[in-house]
Amino acid sequence: MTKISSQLLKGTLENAILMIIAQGETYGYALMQQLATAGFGPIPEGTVYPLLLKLQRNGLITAQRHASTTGPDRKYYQVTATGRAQVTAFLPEWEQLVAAMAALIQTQQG
Amino acid sequence: MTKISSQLLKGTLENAILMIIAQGETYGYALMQQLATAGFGPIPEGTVYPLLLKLQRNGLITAQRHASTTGPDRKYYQVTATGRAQVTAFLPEWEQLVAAMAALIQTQQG
DNA sequence: TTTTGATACATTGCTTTACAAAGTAGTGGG
DNA sequence: CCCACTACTTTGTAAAGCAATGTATCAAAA
Repeated sequence: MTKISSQLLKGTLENAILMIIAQGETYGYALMQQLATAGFGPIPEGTVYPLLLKLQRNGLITAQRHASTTGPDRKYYQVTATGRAQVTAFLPEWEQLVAAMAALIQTQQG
Repeated sequence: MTKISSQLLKGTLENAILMIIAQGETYGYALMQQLATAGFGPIPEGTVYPLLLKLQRNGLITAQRHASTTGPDRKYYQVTATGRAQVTAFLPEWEQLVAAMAALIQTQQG
């Protein structure tokens, strides 16, 4: 589970987070662990929390604060229709990039 | 052959360019067309030329100017050992990201 | 009881990267 | 002679990941 370069994550991370929240509502701290488990490596607080705030401002996710019996309040997020639409628009772009890279990599080894 | 978001290209484009030059020496203007043909969409001059200068400064590629009978001089590039080493280091990182995304995408459709 | 560590979130500023815009210059066709 | 295509450079901008720092809650250890 190596760390992925921050440049590589640009653009991808935002959509990865939207997809994880779409699996079921979650909060920032848990999301960081879910990202690590999913294979994105350790994503620091300084990345995740500002990103979530931005997504909320832009209407891609909604949030509610709920108390926790085991610690500070948690801010739970859900994906909006706009958020789902963005992911839908993102996926073919991602597939195109992956396909282009796969073809290039093939020529390097052959 | 849609245009890929600039954010998605970050980190990837540099290594894609190194891999294309590794296929055979080329120059900036031709490289732009090779990128388009390879499926990366249209990459503008303002991206390609500064990137090539940076790669040269960092010792990942070398360059020589040669005259052209059909237009201005061309600057031909070749990948150095350092450049090849960077690509080698990049590839597993890229594969990890692709794998993590593939798994996420799978859960979205299932 | 004090302190440590894990949990949980926000804010500020830095660095890197793709890109737009503008400029320079060579060649050839209408 | 002008225009389009070729070919490269330079300057400045926007966006994204992240380090650093601060705040605050709760539980276990000292």
